[in-house]
Amino acid sequence: MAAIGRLKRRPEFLRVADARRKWVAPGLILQTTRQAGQGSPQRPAGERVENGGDGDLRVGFTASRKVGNAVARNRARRRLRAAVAEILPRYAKRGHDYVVIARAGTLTRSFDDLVADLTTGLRRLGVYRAAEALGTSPEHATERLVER
RNA sequence: CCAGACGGCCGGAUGGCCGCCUUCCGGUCCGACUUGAUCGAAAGCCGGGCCGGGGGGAGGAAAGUCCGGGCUCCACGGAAACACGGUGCCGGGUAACGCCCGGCGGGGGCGACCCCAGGGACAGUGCCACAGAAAGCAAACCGCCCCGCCCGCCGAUCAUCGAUCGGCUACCGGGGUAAGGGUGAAAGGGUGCGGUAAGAGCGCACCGCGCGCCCGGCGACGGGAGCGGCACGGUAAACCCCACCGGGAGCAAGACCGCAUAGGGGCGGCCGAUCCCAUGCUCUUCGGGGCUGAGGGUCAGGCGUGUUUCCGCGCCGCCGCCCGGGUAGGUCGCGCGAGGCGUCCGGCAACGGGCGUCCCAGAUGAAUGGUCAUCCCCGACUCUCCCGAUGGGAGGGUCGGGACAGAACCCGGCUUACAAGCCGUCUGGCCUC
RNA sequence: GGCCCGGUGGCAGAGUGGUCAUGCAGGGGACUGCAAAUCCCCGUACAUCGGUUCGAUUCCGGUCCGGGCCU
Repeated sequence: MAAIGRLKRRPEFLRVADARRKWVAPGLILQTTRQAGQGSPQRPAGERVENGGDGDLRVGFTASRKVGNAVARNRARRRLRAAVAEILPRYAKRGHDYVVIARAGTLTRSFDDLVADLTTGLRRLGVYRAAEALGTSPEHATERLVER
């Protein structure tokens, strides 16, 4: 997953939330916005700019105390991270930032439904991108992406 | 077999696919520096990316942050006194503890066993609401009893009213009492017998209490014989007294690097004494004098070091309020330690010692996992079979569930949460032999 | 992660070993032609579990919530 960057700082999360592009599913909430322009001054100093033509995609995760105690929050974040690792590199538009928020249903929903929530979220927000790789198996597609 | 007590262990297993963090090795690429030098090439070293391979990767509570330490910085010169906080039967263990072990005393249980902040109330002060006669010096009050006086009544004698004597008795006075007095958490030893005018440790027996003596024990304490006849209520998780312990803060400690802003601004208050003295004003008999006093020195002053005092130290125009600016960037601290396991020895035990062996998490929007399948356990429903049959057992199927909970500098404890299961020791009861 | 505070009616907010003030809100009544204002009356609470004490909101421990601070 070399292509996926990570949102870590609070201002980055607030910027995505201010864009107000949100999709609520039983298992998660998806927010997204276009990244600030390449090499723009808003980008924090020291943030390395990755090469890659039309930009990278970056993801952040949020699990608030409403989800549960520390064990429940960790588990919710891990499930979301696994679903994101399966979907976003192939189907999410680049040059965008994404924030995935855990809900109470994140823990009880089956993993297939969780993945389906994510893809419909991408479709609803208009950031779905058909996989250009022609590989038949997901592994092959991922490998090609990595090679690029 | 049933019921129970205590101590300990474990905290789902296996496999497939896809991942994360860290460390080591090899390869490859990139960058900085140094040597080298004709630009170069090359070598060394450092850092980073990718690929391949090997090793390691949450807990018994990682939790609450309630105690004790290590470690780091500040005060570290100290002292004394005063505070303040904590602990509190005895003896051990320990680096230390409010922890642990073994005892003692008290309480509970048929028992195994469990529970107890368990120093001091004759150093002092305070409090004990309501109720009650009285709540802390022990007396007053009601009541009981005796004596005196004597209103009155009754009886007897002398006998005309009346007098004398005896008995009972209201009021009053004097005295003896602490047995009794609807209370109350608590009432000045308790029960029984004797005793007395009524009573009372007034006397006796037992129990309790106190005092010193002897014996056992390191000690808390226990036992014995004796004496005193009882004087000494509770509360110290009320103040307090005694003994012992404690300097303050905490890894957001602290060190280095980088970035940014600034050596900030506004308002209010205080800006003292003295010495040196630039400058300016002024007087002048030209030697100098007076006033001013930027700046500097000393003292004072303020703040900090728990308070005060003494000296000492640091920061300084000071103090209060408000505004403004920057910041959760990186590296280190950061894991060989009061360490784990095994075994032997000492000890009732906690624990200590010797020997051998092992290296065993280091994340930082925070790794240690995600998913699928099979197995295991539990529950509900259902099918078949068996039996000593409104119940039980065996096998199969479907569905659901499998706890409490996530390291954040590290240890030793305590407390709290926790499904299911396993092991050992012991107690009581029932049945059979 | 560490340190430090606080839980009292629907809300705010005193109290402190002896049966918990006060204000606003709510309900009822009086006054009024009807209201407002005013007056009277009423209901409702010490976060929770233990311990000390005769007696606990208070004192002492343990939990559960809520809040603040760190350079």
